[in-house]
Amino acid sequence: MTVVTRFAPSPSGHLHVGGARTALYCWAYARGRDGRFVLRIEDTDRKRSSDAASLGFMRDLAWLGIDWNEGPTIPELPDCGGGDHGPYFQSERLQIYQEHLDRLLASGRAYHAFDTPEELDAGRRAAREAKVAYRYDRAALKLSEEEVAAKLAAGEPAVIRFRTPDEPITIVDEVLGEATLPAGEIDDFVIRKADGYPTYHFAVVVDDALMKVSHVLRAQEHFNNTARHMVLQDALGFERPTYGHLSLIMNPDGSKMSKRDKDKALRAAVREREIEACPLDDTGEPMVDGDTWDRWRGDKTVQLDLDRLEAIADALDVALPEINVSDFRRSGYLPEVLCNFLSLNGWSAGDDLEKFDNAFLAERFDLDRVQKAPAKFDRDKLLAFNLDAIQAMTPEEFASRARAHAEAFHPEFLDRLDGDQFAMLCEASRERSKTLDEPFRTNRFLVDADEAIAWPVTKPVRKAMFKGEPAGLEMLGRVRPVLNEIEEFESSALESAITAFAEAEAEGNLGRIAQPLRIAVSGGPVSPPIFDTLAILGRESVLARIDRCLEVLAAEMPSS
RNA sequence: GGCCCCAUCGUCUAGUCAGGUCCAGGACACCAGGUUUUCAUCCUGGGAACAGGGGUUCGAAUCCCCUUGGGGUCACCA
Repeated sequence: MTVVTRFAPSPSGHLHVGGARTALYCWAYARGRDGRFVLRIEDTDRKRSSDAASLGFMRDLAWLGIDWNEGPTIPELPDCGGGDHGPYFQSERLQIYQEHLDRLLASGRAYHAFDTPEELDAGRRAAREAKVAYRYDRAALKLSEEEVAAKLAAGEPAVIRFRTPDEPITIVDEVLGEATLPAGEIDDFVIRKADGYPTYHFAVVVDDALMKVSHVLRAQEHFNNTARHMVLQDALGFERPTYGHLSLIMNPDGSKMSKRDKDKALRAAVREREIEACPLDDTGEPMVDGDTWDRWRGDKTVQLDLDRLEAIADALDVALPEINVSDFRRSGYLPEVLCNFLSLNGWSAGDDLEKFDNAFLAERFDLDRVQKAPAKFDRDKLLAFNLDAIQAMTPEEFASRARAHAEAFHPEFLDRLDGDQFAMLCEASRERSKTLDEPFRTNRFLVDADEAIAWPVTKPVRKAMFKGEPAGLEMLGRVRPVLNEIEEFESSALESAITAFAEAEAEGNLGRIAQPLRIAVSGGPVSPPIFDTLAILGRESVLARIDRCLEVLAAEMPSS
């Protein structure tokens, strides 16, 4: 039997790390067994689904190196998708669902129900107060055939519910083992909504059967749903796939990793800094209207639109936690490292093996080594893995990947630096970069205008510039002519000239020259190696910055 | 709250299914030294766990029970 797995995202929002791990496991399981991996878009919620989100999911998967044998096709990914079991958007399969629905209706295994949302809510509230689990009361079953026909004819809104057999259901799961749900635990759930779309439960069962899915690997939140899917499979005469439920990925504090964490982080920062008003955008308008802002600030269940949220965080210089695959990409993580690390959250290869690629994962992945307990996502370890991968790169590979990253996220570096300068930056940054983003994020001074550099007098600046005999600022003035007169303004020439200067003027203590220079050209005490930094900047900028620095800091210099 | 599931260092985990080779191994983090023009690396060393309580057994991290703790679920969302 051919192994067929599928990843079936709902196209709302973005692919997050939990979903990415599920997709990766599904992909690996099929790949390692010469099977097929299917991508199916579950867009039966018309309000929440969007084409943009579907596209985003596909791009994120492709970026991770997860390709699908069957599923939607987009021009930019000609090697993914296609297949004989389409369409792969559920919204295009309505006719198929209806046929199977009719079978259930005809056999009496499903029935129309006309309960209003208000009535159902009242029932749920009552159950909550009575501290029991809510179960649908089958009110609609009391209606006679004529009454049902009349209501339907009158166009009353109706859902279709599945008549769940009143008996215990045993779920067989390759990860968690067997579990039996007592009779009555699963109620008569809705299988077609009033808008005519199938619910998740119905569509997933029909599609998995028709697409010949043999193994369903999905998040543990679906565990109880499996019982629903099993009774549906029985009623429809479908074979059951093998199930495996994956534990969730949690935050370090044990809370569930969620998009809301971004709102949470920003809200916390806003509170801590006692920011009252919403920041303004370029046009001087608040980034969100005052009403929304106030509601968001006061109510932790309110979420801001992601684009706005990120714009505000950017304006306030608040780092938002990475949740989605695209967040990790923007932060400069390598896709192969993300996959590697993600696969380690919930699975292990054994033999103390933890650095491997997707091909190895496909070869070795199996359900018997999948962890049952939830894992907390440790960004520190991910970062360490990313560092290791970057350190293992050739300079050429790093440069080309850094360039691609800059094209996507820091185009100003490509505008301001020529090819040689950019190459120098990469070379100077590689061994101190943990991410592809670091060369740019930490070196903005390279692309700032000379006049834009400022020198806040922090402790390290005070130490390097004002302390010592002679003070760093004086050293800076003395080394300036060396830079002005040097013939070739490039790294090795600068190194010999400045080292010689240090020998002559600072007892060979290079730091006493390098730090003042670093501060003068960058505005702070941190930069790539000083000779590279100077070379990238070029003589003109370096001298201009030194001159302004001498002027500005001389005014701040303590008199004694 | 009902139902279901789970439980090894701070974190991810190896070892659990076939009880002894485990006074529990690796990685990240942490701590202490060292290298270094800043930062980041890098090197050396160190501390750190079988949730608790009962069984079964010659012997239990491994099997059973209880307690505690954690997770999932209880939608016309998926």
